[in-house]
Order: sequence, then structure tokens, then C-alpha cells
Amino acid sequence: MKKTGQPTINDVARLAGVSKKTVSRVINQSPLLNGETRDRVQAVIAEIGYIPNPQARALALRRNFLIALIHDNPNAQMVLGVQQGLLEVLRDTEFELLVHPVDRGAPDMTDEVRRFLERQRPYGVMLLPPISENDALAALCDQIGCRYVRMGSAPFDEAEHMVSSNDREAVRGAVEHLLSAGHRRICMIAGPHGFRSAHERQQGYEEAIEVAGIGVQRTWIAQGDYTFESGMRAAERLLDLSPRPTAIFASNDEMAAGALHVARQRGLEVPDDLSIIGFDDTSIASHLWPPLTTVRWPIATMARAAALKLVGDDDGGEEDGEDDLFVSTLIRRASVAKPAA
Amino acid sequence: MKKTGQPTINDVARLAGVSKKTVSRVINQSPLLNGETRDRVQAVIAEIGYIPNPQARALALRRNFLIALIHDNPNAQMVLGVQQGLLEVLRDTEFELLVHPVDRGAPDMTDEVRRFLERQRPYGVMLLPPISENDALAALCDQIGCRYVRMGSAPFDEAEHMVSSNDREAVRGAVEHLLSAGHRRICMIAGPHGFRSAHERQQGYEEAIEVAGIGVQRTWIAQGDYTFESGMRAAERLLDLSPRPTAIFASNDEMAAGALHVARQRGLEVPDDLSIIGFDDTSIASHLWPPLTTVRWPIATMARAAALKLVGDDDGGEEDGEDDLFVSTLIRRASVAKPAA
DNA sequence: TTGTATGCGTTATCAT
DNA sequence: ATGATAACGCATACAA
Repeated sequence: MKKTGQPTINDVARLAGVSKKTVSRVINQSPLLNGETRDRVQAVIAEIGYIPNPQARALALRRNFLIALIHDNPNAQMVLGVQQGLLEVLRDTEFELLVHPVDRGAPDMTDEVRRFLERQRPYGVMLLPPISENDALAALCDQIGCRYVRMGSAPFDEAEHMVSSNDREAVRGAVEHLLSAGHRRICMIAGPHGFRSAHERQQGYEEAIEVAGIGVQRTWIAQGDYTFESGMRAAERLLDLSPRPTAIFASNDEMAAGALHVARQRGLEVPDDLSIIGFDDTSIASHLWPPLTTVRWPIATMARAAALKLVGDDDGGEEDGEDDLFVSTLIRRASVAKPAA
Repeated sequence: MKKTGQPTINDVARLAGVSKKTVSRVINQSPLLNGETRDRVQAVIAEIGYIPNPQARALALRRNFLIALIHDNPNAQMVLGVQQGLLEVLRDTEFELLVHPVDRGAPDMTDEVRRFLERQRPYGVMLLPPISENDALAALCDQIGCRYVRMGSAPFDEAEHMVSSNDREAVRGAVEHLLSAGHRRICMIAGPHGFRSAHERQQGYEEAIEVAGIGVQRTWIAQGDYTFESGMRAAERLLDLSPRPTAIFASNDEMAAGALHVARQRGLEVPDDLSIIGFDDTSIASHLWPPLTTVRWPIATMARAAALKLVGDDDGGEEDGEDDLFVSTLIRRASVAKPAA
């Protein structure tokens, strides 16, 4: 208890009349311990307000009590939603959240992540899409020996390493909603190439279009990169089509907002002249005018589940498997109507 | 180089034929060092890819190489903007970013932060508004012995601990813009009580109104809490006024978006029936329809400056002082027009 | 300018 | 069930 003023394990040991190892056992909840001595030690701990030093533990265990959020995500709302979900779970634990963005375009991205993991040795790692789809990164975590959970639009790893949603079905449902409103010329603003989420969502769109007996038209699909601006550009191409589409499904809310913006610029009324559906249900969706019909992606819920897998006592297995698949549902607001006759 | 596979300072010392202390001096850039031996050590370091173990350093130095972002901020865009600015600077350093939200409503908030600081012992702390205005927290950082920088809407600490903007003047400019467009009945949606930013911005509004020879009317000011929904509620009260205001200045973009939403619901045209100005220039501002005239708050720039203060070599002083005050400027878009005759 | 001994606070090993 | 002693990897005090 000298310089820093913080009580150490030695103080506890001395005051409780035991060795530091015994105190260590109490802290780490070792099973082989006399109940009485444990109580005595815990009493001392509570009395002097002893808190184990994380740095010392990290050195001895070669493992930090940190959860790392590694991502390269273009969507601000999503990153924040994930952070909130994670932090909700971490709040009452000994873990803290480390945020580590990466550049998926960089050729040495994997090496950079390796250096990061070797240096920080986090207890667990949360991988966000799109880099969550990178198997090399998952292998890296395994190799370093830290837990990891990947977040994705479809399950592509074992249950203990995965929280995923059913994007394909959700999009199919959204497009069917458009179909049943009477739309036929339904275009899509797809996500960027190489994103699993983009692929799944496009599949859902194409399935619905096929089932409806409408052939999938290449020209009806414009690609964006999940940003507002790319949504604008894609919408411009789509609205130049003749005949004009009566509805657009966008792979995320940002791009849907861009499409809405372009429609406005062109004097089109939404939803009367053009119906729009987005994906994510980030806050922008309900703040837009008209409020955007969209697919709710349970981001924070998924992040909470991921955090539980990361810091949970159970080493995987158990009765997970049920709640690993999170269903996205259609939120009907005001951006969809019957097509103009 | 045993179990973990990572080379240690001992490996470097052995291979370079020097003591660990010499290696340590090289790492910490000790000035008193023979150039030749330094080069030799550095060659070995580069060759075997040695990286100092942060956990061991943290234990020995009683200080972690982490920058902590402590906040309780309702504005998602702002939090993310700050993170981006911080991370840009931290990217090429040995520092990592720890995100630690707190609950400013909790009675034991200060204690919680103290425990956090005592446990993690971060190298530096970034305090966001509104809790950046809490002097007790700043004192805490000092006491623990870690650097801190407070972000605020006006300078309320020494330069080395502060990055601030000129909210009051900026708002005065925004309101003058409305005035010069011919508006007289200009209402305000203020920020929550107890926020320095809310206070500064309201002062700016009131000054401009006074100077214009219009008395400040209490009923013209509705309070929100920086959220979209509170902006809606405030706008409803304001638009119920008779005669109706021709312009509204909102203390942030979120609330401005809420006001725009309400105007739409009531069938009012913006800007023809109602002009609106926001504050922040978060992405929502340009994505709205019509694009929102707003005051640009240089969040990321301020965060970068803060990060530099936190990890910079210079211990304050020097030629700072100039770039600590960040000017907010009016971004003119399409939500302002002359009032209807 | 460089090396030696010791400390940082915890966990692991191997006794007892 | 508990304890003495040695890691863990680096930094500091003090010598040389």
C-alpha cells in the first residue's frame, strides 16, 4: 500500500493472515478452498476496498481483460449500436471496451490486426461486417488464443463464434410487401461487392422477384457502397430507366435516404410516385420524411448476445444455438404505397 | 522467447550483446546513449521483430498506454466523430482507445470514474460534453496523475486541458443570418439545462435578438434535450404560438430534424413557411430534405487536436493557444428563406 | 555511457 | 487446503 495508495494482494494477505496465493485463489474463485478462510479473506477485501491490479494480472496471465471491437464499417449508426450493446453487458464486469478500426483496403490489414492482437492480447474480439467475413482474421484470433465472435448476415462459423441474422428472408419479405402492394417494376440498390450482407440481401431480392414471375433484370440492380452519396448515384441511374421503377429496395437506410433525396430533387412524391424500403432501421429511418419503411436489424441485441459469448463463463456449447439467429422484421412506415395507376 | 513465441527484451539484449537496461533505454529514447550501440540494438529489434510488451510496461510504469474516452453524450454522431478524430491520431502510435461511457444521472458517477481510472490507469483521458464541464472529474484525472483534455463550447480550463469552440458567436451569426433575411419572429429550441453548450448557444441567440431591438420572449424559447423527439415536442409548442414563428434556430441538428418533421406533419413548407437552422453539421443535416442550414461544429478536428495534446511529447505550453479555439461557421443550405409576406 | 540488483502486483509450480 | 518461491517483461536506483 505504498506509493500508489492502492491496496495490493500483499496487504490483503497480511491482514487476513494468509499467503498471497490464498488471496489469489479467493479472487479467482478456486474450488479447493476452506469456506472459512475464504470468508475471512473476502471480509478483508471488502474492508480495505482491495481491487486486483489489471496490469499485473495481464502480465501474469498473458491476457488482458479487454474486449476489442475490430471493424471497418462504413455505417456510423451500426458501429454505435454495436458499441452500445457491447457496453451494456460489459458495464457490470471487469472488462473494458477497446475500439480498433482497421482499413480493409490495406494490403497488410491482416498483419496489422496480428500485431494488435499480439500486443494487446485482448480477452475477446468482436468482428463486425464486412471484415467479420474474413476467415483469416478469425483464424488469427484462434491462434493468438483469444475468444472471438463474428457478426454477420448469415451463419458462417460455429455457433459459439457467431451471431447472425436472416437477411435473405427478411429482404424477401420486404420485396413481397412491395409486390403485394401491386408493384412490379421493383429496383434494388445493392451493397458493395464482397460484402456477405450485400450478397444475402440481393439474393433475397432476386428470389422474391423470381417467385413473383418477374424475371430479374440486371439493369434493375444498381450497386452502392452503403453510403448516402452512393445511394444517390444509384437512384439516379435507376430513375433514369424507362419505364421508371415504381419502387426501390435499398440494402441499407443510408442509401435509401440517398434515393429519397434524389426523388425529392426530381420532384417525385414519396410514396405516391415512388415507394422506398430500406434496411437496418437506424435512427435516420424514422427521422426521414416520410418516415421510412425498413427492415429492422437488431444490432444492439446481437451485440449483447455477442458480448455474452465473449465474457460468458460457459465455454460455448450449452443451450445456445437457439438465440444465435436474430430475425429481422419489416417495420412499416410511410414510404410505401400502391403504385400510381 | 519461450512460451508465447514473442521475443522479449531479454532476447534483444542477448542477441545484441548488451544488458536489458540498454535495450530499455533504446526503447524509451534515452538521450544518454552511444549512437553505435543504439543502432546495433535497433538493428536486432527490427530483425527479430521485437515489440515491447504493453502489459509489462504498464505494470512497471504504473500507467497504461491507453487513451480513455469518457462520455455521457446523447448525440451519436458526435461521439462517433470524436472517436474518428481521436483514432486518426492514435493510429500510428502505440496507444489504443478505450471507450468508457458513464451515466451522469447516477449519484456515484464520480466514484465510478475514480474506480475506472484507478484500475485502468490510462495515459490520457478525453472528456466529452456535458460531463467535460464537471470540474470534479478533471480534478480526479489530475489526482490519479493522468493527462486529460476537456472538450467544450467555451474555454473553462487551461489551454493544455481544453479544446473549445466559439458557440456563442457562431449562434449569434446564425441568428443574424435569419434576421438579415427579414425574420423577426425567430424562436429557439434550447439544449438541456446544465449543459454549457446549451447555455452558450442560448446566450448567442439572446444577444442577437437583443441587438436587433427585439425583446427576448420567454415563450419563444422551448427546451429540448438534444434528441430528435425532444425537438419535435419543442417545435410543437413553438408552432402553436400565435402569431407563428417564421424561423426556428435549434441547438443541434437532431432537434432541428425533429422540428422539420413536425413542420412536415403540419403541412408547413420549409423554408417557405418556416426557416430552420441547426447546429453541429452532422451527416443528418445534409441528408435531410431540404438540406439543413446549420452551424458546422468541427468535431473531428477538435478531437484530433485533443488527441495531440494527450499523446504529444510537449508538456503543454509551446505554441498552442492559437489552435485551441475552433471556430464554428455557418453552412448555408436550403432550409432558410425570406419569411412569407 | 553501460550494467546489476531490485521492484511492479499478480499467477503458476511444486511442495507440505 | 495452504504456502514458499519463482516466473511474467519491463523500468528504476544506484553503481561502475
